[in-house]
Parts: sequence; structure tokens; C-alpha cells
Amino acid sequence: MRLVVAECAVDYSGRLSAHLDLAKRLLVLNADGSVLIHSDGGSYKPLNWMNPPCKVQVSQPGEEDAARGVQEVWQVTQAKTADRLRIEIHRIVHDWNEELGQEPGLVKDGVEAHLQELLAQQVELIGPDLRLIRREYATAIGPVDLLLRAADGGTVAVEVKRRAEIDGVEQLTRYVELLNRDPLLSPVRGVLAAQAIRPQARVLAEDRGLDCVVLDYDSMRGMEDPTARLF
Amino acid sequence: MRLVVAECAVDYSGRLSAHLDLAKRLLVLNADGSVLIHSDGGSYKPLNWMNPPCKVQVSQPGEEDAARGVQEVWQVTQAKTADRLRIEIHRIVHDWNEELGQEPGLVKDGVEAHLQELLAQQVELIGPDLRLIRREYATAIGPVDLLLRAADGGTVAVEVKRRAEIDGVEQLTRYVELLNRDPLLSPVRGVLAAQAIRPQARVLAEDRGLDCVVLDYDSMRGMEDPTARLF
DNA sequence: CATTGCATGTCGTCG
DNA sequence: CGACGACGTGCAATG
Repeated sequence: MRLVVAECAVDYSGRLSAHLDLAKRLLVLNADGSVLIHSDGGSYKPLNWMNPPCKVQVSQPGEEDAARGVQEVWQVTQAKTADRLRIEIHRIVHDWNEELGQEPGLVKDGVEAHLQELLAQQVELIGPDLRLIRREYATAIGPVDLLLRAADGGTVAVEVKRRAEIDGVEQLTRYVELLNRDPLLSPVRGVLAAQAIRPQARVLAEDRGLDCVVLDYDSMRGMEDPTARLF
Repeated sequence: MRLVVAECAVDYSGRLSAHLDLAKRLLVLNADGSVLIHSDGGSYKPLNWMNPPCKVQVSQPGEEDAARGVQEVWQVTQAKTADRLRIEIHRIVHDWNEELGQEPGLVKDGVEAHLQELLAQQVELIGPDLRLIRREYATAIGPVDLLLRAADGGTVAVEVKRRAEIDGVEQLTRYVELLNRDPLLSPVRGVLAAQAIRPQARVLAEDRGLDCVVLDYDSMRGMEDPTARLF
């Protein structure tokens, strides 16, 4: 990894075109050729970047560019796409270069998979007298997150989301429609279960006869067997 | 901005919990308190980060931590949320600290908004004898990108996308269905206009009686008033 | 290899 | 400030 802090101007062209006027910025050059251009602050998203695999080519500026104060021109090109990044280096303030070594990788916990797992153990949150048939019930158009058997012999298809939006309603609608064609499962009710349900999604869901259940992740976690926790 | 390269171990807790084992990494500490933790390579997304506004508190390790080789503990806390980041510094390899100064900001060109704007000026690309009613026509389920009046008194709803996929077809379907309930607009045709239309999206669109129009951004830009260009 | 669905998404815009 | 859609979305899992 090479870290360069430099006064630079940048032009990107790819899916869109973008330009950065001259300013002092951090340039991160990774071993795989990828490049990040950061200013001080903002979010984790760089002002500009190039995704790997790509190649950095350093060249001397032309006469006109040199007259504008350009010391070096870095051309970054993507190996697969036509994306290009051109960095005009006007003044290098800081330059450091060293191997970082192997990254052991990030260990995560608490995403949708875990929410689904918890809900599978607590189907009473969906409604009374329900029994889990299975998680990730396979259909021709994708897996249904949870499939439940109701006491009256009907079936309940549950779509689990961290945040439910219109897309989730469309997805659940397709599942319920498909499952209802199966006489062994019919009648099938659809339930949208999420930590948060967007108003538009709720309106569309109710318009289509789908039920909405809001989940409290922390309290669900509290109900769970503590020995099963990752950390 | 402070750049630190250090052997470190990290724990994050917020929307999820995450952990990084000991390894050499880049730590970026911004003036607004935000922190990025990068390894060498991957995408532009850091392994871990904290969004501003937040505060970094440096403390000495406890006895046990010190015995494990911890030299310093950095606690990063978010001002608004309960997000926390704990960085154990085992060995600092590189440390640099300096002001970057003002960032003039990124200038973009070529996104969907511009495509929609261009198409609003060139509705003849959609079909003959059409007149623009308005852009971003508001409905209860969201704005229709372009609403056009046809010569025969009917209406055309246009969904503009850079790349049309199934989602775009679903969106347009909902709009057309809703608008068709309005006797002042009915009958309403739907048109999917995009620089590229995925095969699946095209099939679904045609199955639903929606028309597809492929747009050539460069040629549309060529037709436009050149004084309105960004660069 | 294409498709699908998640993300500590982030970012702008509009009410 | 919240809701909502676009994003150079990126990314992994999956058929």
C-alpha cells in the first residue's frame, strides 16, 4: 500500500464523468492497483476511486500541463471496463509505501440471516398457533424466508427484512401467488416481517392483503438461547 | 487528517457487531472525528468505519490488555447513535498528521436526472405526436418520471432509467395501473426508456403491454442546446 | 458467468 | 428531520 498526500486534480470517466478541482487530498494506492481519493471528512465513500483490477501508469506532463504546474500525471485504467481515472499531481506533500500483509478478514453478526434465524425460533411473534415448516423454502422463483403451517391447515409465507420497502412487498406478492397454486399449501397468507416497514411498503402490502409484523431485534435476541451467540 | 498505519485489532458495535483480528492496517482519522480502517485492496469500502460526527478517545490499556501487547486503546463513539468502535493499537508503523484544507467538491455529469431532462426536451424519441404534461408527475406511490399527452387524448407514462431491470418494469406497471384509474388520464400507456434494457426486463415489459425505448445518451446530448452543458 | 438480494449501504431531494 | 429513490452502488451467494 502506498499513501500519497498531494495537491491534485482528478478526472473520472466511466458510467458517468466527474471532475475534482485542484486541492490537497489523500491518495491510497493498493497492491491490486485499486485507487482511493479521499478528502478530510465525509463518509467512508471516497471522492473518486478505481475498483480492482486496474493499472496505474505514471507519466510526465505535456508542455501545457507542466506550465499549469503539473508535476506528474497518473493514468489509472480498469482491466475489464472502460473506466479511466486521470490524476494530475501538482505537489506531493507526503509519500509512504510499505506492505501491509495478510488481512484476516471481518467477522460479522446481526444481519438479516440472524433475524430470520431468531424469528424461526419465535414464530409466535407472527401469530398464534403457527408451526415452522421450514426456513428458506425453495420455490421456482426463489426461496421463501419462512414457511409456516397454521392450525386451520393453511400456510403462512413470511418475508423477513431488516427494513421492508416496496421491493419486499413485490417479492412476497409473487411468492404468495405462486404458493397458492399448490393445493397442498393453499390457502397461503403472506406476512411481511421487518425491523422497520416503510409507509409506502405498508400501504401496498395491506392493499394486497398481506400482513405486516414489526420486529424488535434486541428483544428477540434477549429471548434467544445465550450460548448460541457469536461473541 | 491523521494517517496511522498500525498493527491493530478492532471491535465494532452498532447496527451489527463486527470484529477484526490483529493485523497491520491503515487508520484514517478525519478532522470531523470520523474514522476509516482499510486493508490493502478490496473495494473502496473500509473494513470498519465510524461516520461523523464522532469522538476519538485515547486511553492506556488495562493490565490484561497490556500483557497481550496492547499499547493504546482508541474508543470512537458516535455523537447521535449508540455506535461504538474500539481499536486496540499494538504497534504503530507510521504516523502522519496535517491539515488538508478545503475540498472544492466533486462535479458530476451523466446521471439519470440529466437523461430525464434531455428526454423531456426530446419527447419525439418516445413516439410521434406527444406533448410533455410534466416531469416528476406526483402520484400516491411516487413520482412518474415523464407524463405525456398523446394526440388521441390518451396519456403516456415514461419511466426513465440508465439501465432498465425488472424493478423498473414493476415500478412502471404500478404507475400505469394507478394512472389508468383516473378518467382524466385514461387510457394510459407505459413506456420504459433506458440506455440499456436487460433481456428479462424487456420480456416482462412486453408481456405487460409496456413499450421499450432504447436511448442514446451521446446523441441526445448532441441534440441539446450546447450552452446548457456542464463541461 | 448471469441473476438476485443484502448493506453499519451512502447520497441527494423533496415534503 | 424523515421518507424515498438512485447509485460509477459493491458484494456474496447461488443456479
